[in-house]
Amino acid sequence: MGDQGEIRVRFPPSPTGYLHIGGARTAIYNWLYAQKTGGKLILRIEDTDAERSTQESIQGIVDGLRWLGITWEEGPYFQTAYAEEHREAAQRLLKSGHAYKCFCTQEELEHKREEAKRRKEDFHYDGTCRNLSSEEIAKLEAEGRPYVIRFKVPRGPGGVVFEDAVYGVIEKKYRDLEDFVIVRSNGLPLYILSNAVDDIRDRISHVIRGQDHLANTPKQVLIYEALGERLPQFAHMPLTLDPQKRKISKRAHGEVVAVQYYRQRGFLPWALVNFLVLLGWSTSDNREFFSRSELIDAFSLAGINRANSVFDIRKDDPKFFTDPKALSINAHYIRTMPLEELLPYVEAELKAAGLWDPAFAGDKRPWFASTVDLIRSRYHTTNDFADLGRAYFADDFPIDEKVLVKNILKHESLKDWLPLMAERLQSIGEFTAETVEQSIRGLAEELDIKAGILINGARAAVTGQAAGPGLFDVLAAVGKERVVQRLRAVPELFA
RNA sequence: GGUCCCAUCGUCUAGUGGUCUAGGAUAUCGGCCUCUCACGCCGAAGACACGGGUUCGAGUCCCGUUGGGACUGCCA
Repeated sequence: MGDQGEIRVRFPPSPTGYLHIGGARTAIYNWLYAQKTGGKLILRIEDTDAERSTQESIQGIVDGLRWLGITWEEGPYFQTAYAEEHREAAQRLLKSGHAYKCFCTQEELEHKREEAKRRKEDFHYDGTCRNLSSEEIAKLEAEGRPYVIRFKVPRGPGGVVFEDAVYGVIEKKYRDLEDFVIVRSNGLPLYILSNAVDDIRDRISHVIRGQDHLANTPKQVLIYEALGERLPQFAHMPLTLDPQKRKISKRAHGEVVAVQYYRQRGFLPWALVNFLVLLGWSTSDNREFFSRSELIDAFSLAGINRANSVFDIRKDDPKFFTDPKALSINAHYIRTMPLEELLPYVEAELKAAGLWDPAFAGDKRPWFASTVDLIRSRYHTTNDFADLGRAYFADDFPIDEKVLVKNILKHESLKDWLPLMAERLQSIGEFTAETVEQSIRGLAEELDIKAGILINGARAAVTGQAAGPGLFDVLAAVGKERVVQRLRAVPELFA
């Protein structure tokens, strides 16, 4: 498509807030396509909305992309740097007769719009200024009347036709298109123009973007044609909706749609990418998990779906703070990824929670690794390591009230048995899951009680929780000293 | 309102006229495993929006209806 057949795609966010799920997904598709084809991804910041664009937002978007592992070959470029080029393109369109100056005021247009609405007709600019003579134009300009520049849409039968890689042939009749504004009365070009001009300058070969741009694409096709440029390949991707089928947005949904939120809540970046890519794209073998290279290998525009998909966020669901599938994919990676790769994430979590001991990266490294490995299969986010896993890394951990009652207080004798267990364990030479099990089962037999009572009581006392890995492994992981200490303190729980 | 797009289990999806009494994943429920929870394994329940065509045959093609979405701005 490009002049040299070079594949060039772009991700052009407008920096008016954080990077959200939808934007990230668009970036991912573009990135994958570039990776897949050996092409280049260009990051272009569309900051022409001076009112809303912020430096902070630009940084947030860049950080978000980096965190996700999305790399780009060029940019960030800034749209505002090319304003002159956009104006120049408009002048060319004016000279070539593809555009004209329109002196209608906003008030006049508003009035006509209202009137059309009242008559239940749809309003299209009526072309009042379309055929002004050069004398009339000169006169109005001499009067200092402000004007916008409108694109002169061909009249008569026929229409714009282009082929979208996802949606197929799209046709829009000329009569359904009005002479749209391309330059404001203050001289600033509009998105519809700037965006096309930038894509031309950046030699974009494939425009992969949200389906929300599909309806405006015919206008851009017209601009390309009027400028004498070759069309890029368009590929519109389905939108991501909320459970009420509303387009997700920063304003309406807040943090659950922010990439940053997933980072904070303990998502692995690749798990998020894996989840997001599946929203609107799939392989014919319906695979769910992809390594980076597998994904790049499997990705294709042909696999993009046409129907919008729902991001199943659940407001106020105590069990799932976001789409259950996203969580399950994250959990899958947490329990199956190479342990070495998971460790840095856990380290970051522990540091953030103030639980990190430098020795975990030194002397205690083997212990740290095996402990993480022991508990990871039941965690869904990396936050869980510092939260649910606190008892393994700290001595101050909460004991769940219900668990305390059910597994300890209910059996009054545990007030004596658990300290007794502490003494038995204290005397063990080599403190391993096997020796610990032997000791505890032996104790249960001596006391003539079910081992489960001792086991569940010990788990509650040592971890504060009713659920967890096999107790003997837990005790071995927590270590003799701390286990003995926690078991000895059990009587205090009865106070 | 107009234009465009879309329509398979709750959700993500496979499915390109016959092998679909519709497959997978997730979520839900049950079972196995077991000291608990998770993992894992086994099983259950759960969908082709509706109506017409075309065809020997339709989830798959066509039309309509319904429903949903996007666009429709001197925002991007």
